[in-house]
Amino acid sequence: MRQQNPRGQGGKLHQDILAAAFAVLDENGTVEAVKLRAVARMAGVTAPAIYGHFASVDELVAKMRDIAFEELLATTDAAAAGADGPVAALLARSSAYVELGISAPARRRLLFTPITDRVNEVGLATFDGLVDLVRECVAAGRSTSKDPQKDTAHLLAALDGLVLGHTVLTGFPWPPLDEAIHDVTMRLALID
Amino acid sequence: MRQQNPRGQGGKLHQDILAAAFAVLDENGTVEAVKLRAVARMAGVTAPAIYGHFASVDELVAKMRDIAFEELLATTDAAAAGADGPVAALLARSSAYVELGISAPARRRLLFTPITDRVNEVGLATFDGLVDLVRECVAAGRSTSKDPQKDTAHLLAALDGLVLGHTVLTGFPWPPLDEAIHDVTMRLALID
DNA sequence: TGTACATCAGTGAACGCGCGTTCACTGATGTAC
DNA sequence: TGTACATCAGTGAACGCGCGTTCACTGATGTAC
Repeated sequence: MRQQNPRGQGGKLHQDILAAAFAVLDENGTVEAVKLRAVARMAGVTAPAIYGHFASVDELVAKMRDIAFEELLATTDAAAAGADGPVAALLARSSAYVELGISAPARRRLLFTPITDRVNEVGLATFDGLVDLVRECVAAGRSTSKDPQKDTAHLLAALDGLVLGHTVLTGFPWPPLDEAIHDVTMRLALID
Repeated sequence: MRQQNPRGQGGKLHQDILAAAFAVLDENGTVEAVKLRAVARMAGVTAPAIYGHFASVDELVAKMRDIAFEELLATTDAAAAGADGPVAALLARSSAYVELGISAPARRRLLFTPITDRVNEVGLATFDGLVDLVRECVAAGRSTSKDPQKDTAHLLAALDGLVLGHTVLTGFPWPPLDEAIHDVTMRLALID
């Protein structure tokens, strides 16, 4: 089948397995489709070979989830980096969040797969970044929020709802996405 | 196993199968868990017996989905029935929608399971009811919405997001749900 | 009122399939002498 | 420089299981005469 990796390079297959698992996820759209044998097939490897790198499918999926969260944080950070002022940064972050979610629905669903009861720290970091931006908007006199933590939680939920709607109720007559992101962000963060 | 139904009463098992399917859904939490054999087991019946009533699991799930939508519409209608004025009615509807979603997460996920490409008519009816309420709020001078259709779509998405968050990110420090419903509804429907 | 028969609801055995997991193994690569 | 050996990465066969689906069947219920 596969050309076996040289000695120290077991890590090569480790990466290949993760890539194959994401490919399976993206192709099938559901976390449930990420089966050990399906991943092995995708990686061009025998099923038992997985065990050399992951103790179980759950461990593999948990790892995928961490990666997806880091990807999310990196993408939204990058989007907000060049923004001019906190309002623009908040809008850019919202926009990136929603668009990434819609463009990769399976990965987003992965983020919402409870693996353990602990809340993912990177996910919390994303949230904290948003809260800080809302606080900056308040400081700049652009938002009248009296409780940025609360209002940001509402915003985050609403953005998730937009992603969910556009992902799963594709037949619904949704208004243009950019208007939705703008309106929802401005209104829930109490800007202007 | 099961006492067989009298002649004209094949419909009895038909109902039992649906009830069993919902029981399986609620117990396991995912639509994927609704397997033909699991449903048969839950109904106290042999697997092939299902075929007398449903051509396939997909047909069974489609039927469950229709029922769940009707349940949703009935519940939100009932909640809004006694309300005093359009604003109160809108809030009651929002509240009922979110609370039903959170209390029965598996059924709500079922609503968002695309079976065919057609949009469920009962789902659309629920949406139209919300739009009408927002229009009434505008007529009553309580909402400044210039595009009730659009603003209601945002509201619906945001409410779904609240449900999703409370269902799936249970470890997250969500603000009190009643405040969330109130704030989101008032702000997205541009009331007051 | 009795009896033969058709219908109907559901059973039970069997099939092929993909799954997760185990186990002994193979064959290439590096290391010690 | 050559050779024996340990290690390592991955294979291939096998297992038991639950799945969807088929098929011939059983036994109770209603109907015709």
